[in-house]
Amino acid sequence: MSAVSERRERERAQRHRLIVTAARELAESEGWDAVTTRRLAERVEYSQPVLYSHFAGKEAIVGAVALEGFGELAARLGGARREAPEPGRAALHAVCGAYLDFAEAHPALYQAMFHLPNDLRFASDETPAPMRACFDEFVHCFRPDGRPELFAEVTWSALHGMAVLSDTARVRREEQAERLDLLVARLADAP
Amino acid sequence: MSAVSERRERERAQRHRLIVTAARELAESEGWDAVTTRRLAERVEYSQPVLYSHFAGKEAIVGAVALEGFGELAARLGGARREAPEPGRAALHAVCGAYLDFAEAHPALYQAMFHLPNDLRFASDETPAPMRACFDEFVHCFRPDGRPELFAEVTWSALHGMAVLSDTARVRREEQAERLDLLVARLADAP
DNA sequence: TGGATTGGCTAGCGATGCTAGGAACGATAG
DNA sequence: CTATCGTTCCTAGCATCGCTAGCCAATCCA
Repeated sequence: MSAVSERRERERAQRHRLIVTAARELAESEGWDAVTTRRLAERVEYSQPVLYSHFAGKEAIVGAVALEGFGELAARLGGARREAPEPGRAALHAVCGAYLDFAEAHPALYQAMFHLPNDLRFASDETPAPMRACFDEFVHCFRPDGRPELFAEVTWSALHGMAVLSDTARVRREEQAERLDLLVARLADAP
Repeated sequence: MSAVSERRERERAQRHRLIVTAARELAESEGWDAVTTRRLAERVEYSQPVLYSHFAGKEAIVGAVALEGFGELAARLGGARREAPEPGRAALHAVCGAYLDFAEAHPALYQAMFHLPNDLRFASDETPAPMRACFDEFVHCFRPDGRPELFAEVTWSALHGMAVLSDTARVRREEQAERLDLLVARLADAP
């Protein structure tokens, strides 16, 4: 491969990143409704069709943002668990708290990950690594005897429900900490 | 008011119902993406603008379907709880099972209630009665000492998370019963 | 029977996601 | 240095979306 085409590929990768970050910023500042292909193209200072030379469609762009979100979430959860590395109540509380904080701090990102139609596939062999990493953080909060995966699924479900019901004002946000404490108290391995 | 205008008002109310049920049927058979104002108008054999003489917009139509869903869900949860009228584990298991069954049996309806943009407002004074009724069914599964509302919120959150993660294939559906058992075992008042 | 009112329709607006087709650019061979 | 060839990217447009303006006809009251 020539140096020229290497440079071009590098530039292409840069533009790929530019599109993803522009979509994310636009969604975070004005909501996903504002992320139209036209506005996104204007933002990256290219015409509309170049988006389609990088992504199969809008769903793929949302998927790329969502994948970025899963990476950051995995990092946050991992950081929280390193504060309490042993399975048990403290670990679970730290990880669950980090999860809810993330969802509340990055609502647009969270929507891309769970609400919006995107092209990510779950619970299959080709599940992207960052998503598995998120799940594994929950798994490691429970002792390997017992059934850590089952507990992790229930934990994740409950947190997701709390996050989305809180985001859409179906439950009061002020009491989120109490709900978190209750959930952890009931699900965590002792101690 | 004359008999003539009474008849017209009756016919209007009929057409109102017709629109809501047509929207629901279309969503259940082909998904909400297929529910466009044009297809809906064609289905009820009127032109597009008549929809807007009944509803403020598409969100209001979705909201009407969602409200219908909350009514049916409240009935299902109430029926389940009447099988085990005392607060406790049996009541909670029955109600939670009915909730998950409902979400799995009526995915389009469930989407209208929780996923899609609609014009229903929650956690406020004007929360529609069927929605309060759903919540109250969870509350009554817990003893009035303790904190039944808090437990109800966590329960509902967990169920919602399980329903949506299962619907979008983020967790395996086959293990839903195990998750349900675990959730109930951990949250229910003894016995 | 004539004039006002109401109700529904046709037609169209702006915006959406996405695509075809050609223009202009840059790399390479003579 | 020039001519050719690919590639890249833009202009323009399609079908469809939610929604609305404005007219036409049927209906109601005098």
